[in-house]
Amino acid sequence: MARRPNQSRLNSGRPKATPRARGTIRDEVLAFVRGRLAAGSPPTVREVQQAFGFKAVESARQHLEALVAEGHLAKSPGRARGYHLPAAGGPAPSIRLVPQLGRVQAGGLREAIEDPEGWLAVEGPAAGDEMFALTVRGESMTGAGILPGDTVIVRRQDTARDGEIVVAQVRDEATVKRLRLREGQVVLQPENPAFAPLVFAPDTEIRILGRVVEVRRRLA
Amino acid sequence: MARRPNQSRLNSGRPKATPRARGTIRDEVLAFVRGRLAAGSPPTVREVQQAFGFKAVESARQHLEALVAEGHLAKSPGRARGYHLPAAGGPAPSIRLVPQLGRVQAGGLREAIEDPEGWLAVEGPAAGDEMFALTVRGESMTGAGILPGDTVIVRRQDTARDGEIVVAQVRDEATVKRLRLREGQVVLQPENPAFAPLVFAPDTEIRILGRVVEVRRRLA
DNA sequence: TGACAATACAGACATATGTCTGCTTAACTG
DNA sequence: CAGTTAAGCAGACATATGTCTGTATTGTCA
Repeated sequence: MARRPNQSRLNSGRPKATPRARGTIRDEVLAFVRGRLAAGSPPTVREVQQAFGFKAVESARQHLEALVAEGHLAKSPGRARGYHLPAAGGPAPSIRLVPQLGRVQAGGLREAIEDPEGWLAVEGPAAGDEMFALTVRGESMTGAGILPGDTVIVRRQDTARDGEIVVAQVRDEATVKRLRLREGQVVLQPENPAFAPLVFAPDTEIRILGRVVEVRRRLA
Repeated sequence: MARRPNQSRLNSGRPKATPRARGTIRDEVLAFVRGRLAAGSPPTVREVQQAFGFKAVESARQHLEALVAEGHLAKSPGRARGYHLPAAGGPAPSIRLVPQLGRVQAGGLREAIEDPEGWLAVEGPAAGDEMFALTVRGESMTGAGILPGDTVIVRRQDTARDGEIVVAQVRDEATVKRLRLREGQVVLQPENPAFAPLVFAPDTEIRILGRVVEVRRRLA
């Protein structure tokens, strides 16, 4: 893939003057490693060696170590495939794959999670958090910047605080609304003047499924 | 992280009846591996062992091999950290880490990408696509559901079509607007009646940096 | 109850992979 | 020209990591 066809440039003791010239082999090594990291499989030193036609493992390692020294890469010494992106700690903080659900039928959240339509990579959730993702239908939350077709990422929880945007189950359907707790009433407040709030008495046929922690929209 | 505190359940010859019971250790192993893969660092067998408190490497390996047999995972035999997601039709499509940029100064896109503030896991981009992410400032795009503080994920490109939402560089700052191409004019159209469109002659001091392909918002 | 399957464990082994030391060539410097 | 630095090479070594063999425990099922 990133193999260098022009092997002549790699002959022993090849010239190289200015320490910081642009567009050099080192930049290509960095690009190669980034690509492998993006693909989810960090390369080994020997894989870099082969990709660039080096005759010695050490040649590849020197470039990798130099990239670490320059701050373009980071590594976990001693670990196999230990080179990764520099950001704090690891490549990215706790990334998790959360299930993307289809339609949530009455009482069927558990079943829906068992049989997801796909998976989304999400950052941030704590270790024990139960997460899922839903596609928004309807325009009731456009005032909060949540449009039809948007994906909401939800942390599973049975309760929520006043003002938080939640996924609630009303009758047979899951709906996204802002939660309002007022004097013994539970209100699901749309963010669109064209829609009316839904008012419930506590412990009625309404159930909180979780709290929206992120909104995503693909612009195809 | 995913360590199981309840070690008693892991004693030798622990019970386990139905082959396909739900919510078992095996599912947790799968979730653990998925998370590690999403984070860009495939786990070793021994890391799985430690995360679950197994006393033997083989116990972890059996679960991993079983997951491969069930089609939930794939592996490259012999390779270090060789477990990965099944190729096509698998749970997660091509996930990619894209750099999250800070402020983009004049002409400094390349430099900004060199020195990112962090990395975001993004799904979908094609192999060759050059991607980056930016934080939106200002309320000029609220009508399109893009609020201040939102993160836009951008595919690097020099041109765009009429109607697409783009990141353009005007003077010293990068800005997110909808692109309008009208009879020899380039218009950057806000989606907020309180803001006025920016009109340029072609090939002036405006430069397209890329096209917005996704919008994300964290609700802390 | 006895065969069988599923799970766990212990320990060894083979390979993959990071790391080190020493040598060589070429370009730049003074 | 001698000294220095950058880059590459060769080979060995140490560790990380996948894999195999054999054993033990427990529940299921005929």
